[in-house]
Amino acid sequence: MKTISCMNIDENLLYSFGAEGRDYKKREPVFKEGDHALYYFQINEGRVKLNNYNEDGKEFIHNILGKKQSFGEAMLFLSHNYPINAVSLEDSRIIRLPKNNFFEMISQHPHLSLEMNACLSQEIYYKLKMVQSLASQNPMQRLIGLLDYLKSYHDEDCHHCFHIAFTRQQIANLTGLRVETVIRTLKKMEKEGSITLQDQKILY
DNA sequence: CCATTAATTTCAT
DNA sequence: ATGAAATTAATGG
Repeated sequence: MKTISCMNIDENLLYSFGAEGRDYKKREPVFKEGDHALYYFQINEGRVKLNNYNEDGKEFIHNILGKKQSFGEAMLFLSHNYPINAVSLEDSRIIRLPKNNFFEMISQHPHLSLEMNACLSQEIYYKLKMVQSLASQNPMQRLIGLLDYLKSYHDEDCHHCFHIAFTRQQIANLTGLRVETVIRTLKKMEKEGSITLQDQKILY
């Protein structure tokens, strides 16, 4: 199945509607939980994580986005504040378009509205899949759920050649597992042949 | 090199 | 089986 990458709007179009490129340093927040949604954000360069912290201070990562992907756009359509944080994982360049300009843009370019529907639907679909796998007590089931989710972003489907470009700690925080459990389970999965481990790399 | 960050192992529960 | 702490490996300057 081909995954619609959210959202990748043409940069020049964004700029023509008043968007600005902004540089974020590693670990710099783009927005925080509770902030008002004021912009449409699209990554030009770098990576951004969406996260929360539970009552023990343990991090849960909802997603990690890369080049040409947007985030937080759902909150533009609601009057809610962000329920999550967005933090730059490396030095990144992010294009941001003020909310009003964003709506002006999609009203003048209705096809963007359709694309937005498709992309938000895609997100809901995979959120449901993730919730299913996260509901499992079995660590391997959780990891498989995440790996399938990540691989779905990948166009070509190749056997054991999709590189999971996350650290084990990040994988742990995406699945609610401890890093040791991730390491142990990945090794078990390699023995069973469902993944390949090369150096530190995970190939699925 | 040294400092930082990530991966793995050890050890107790 | 799991997680905190210690150890080892890699990465970056």
